[in-house]
Amino acid sequence: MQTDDLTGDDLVGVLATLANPHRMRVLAALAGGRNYVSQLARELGISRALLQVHLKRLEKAGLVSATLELSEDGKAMKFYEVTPFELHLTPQALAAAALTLTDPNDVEKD
Amino acid sequence: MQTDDLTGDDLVGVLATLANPHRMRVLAALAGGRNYVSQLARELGISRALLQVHLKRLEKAGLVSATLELSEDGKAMKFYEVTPFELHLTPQALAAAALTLTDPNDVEKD
DNA sequence: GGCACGTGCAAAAGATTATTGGCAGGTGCT
DNA sequence: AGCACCTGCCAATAATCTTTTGCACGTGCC
Repeated sequence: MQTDDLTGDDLVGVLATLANPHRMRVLAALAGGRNYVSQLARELGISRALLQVHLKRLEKAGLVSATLELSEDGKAMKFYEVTPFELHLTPQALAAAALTLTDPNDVEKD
Repeated sequence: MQTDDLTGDDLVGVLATLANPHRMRVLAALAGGRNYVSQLARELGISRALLQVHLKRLEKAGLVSATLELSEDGKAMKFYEVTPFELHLTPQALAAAALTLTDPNDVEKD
């Protein structure tokens, strides 16, 4: 994942996702290796519910990916890992991204 | 300005600032050259009040800087220009930044 | 059955952002 | 004086994000 293969809107989404202390810590933790939800929650010292919300946001932004696995003793465990990415942000890169932003005047609701 | 001379908290602030379509357009416009508030508002097609708020946020994040100047005919005009920056975001860079995040358990209110 | 693990989801409350509209001030020109 | 520019700020609303609490479901083991 790279700066210029994202649309302006997607880039905004990714940046918004990164701009949160919890999610930054989650990403940091996963950068050290894959992990499953409950364990990750314990390591970060936050509730599982809260972590889930953040993980979903990270996943939607494409920054992490999940795999549901069965442990040896038969428990369903969801492992997350970081998607490698490399965003290079400069005024020029942002100017280019801005060109592909959705015009607020023709946004359609579902 | 670079990724690793920011604290984790500052980085979160910068990312949050960038993660907005209006601000991205403002930055894009200023990347093409300095400009003053009213003119910029006209070019972007947004209200001056709204632009001001976004410019302040950009300035607080250190992404733009302002200069108050007097035009030839005596009018006070505030010119903004982009601060050159180059943020390189990777899982590793974020992991490093996460180490300097403020612990939510010892935040003090004013 | 009762625990100790794992998962998921959703409603509600709290906190923060985004946006508008109005009003203040200033200059110079006719 | 009245108009056309420039600036700044604030109060109120609307919209969005964050966090908690509680419930549901599953497994294996004593």
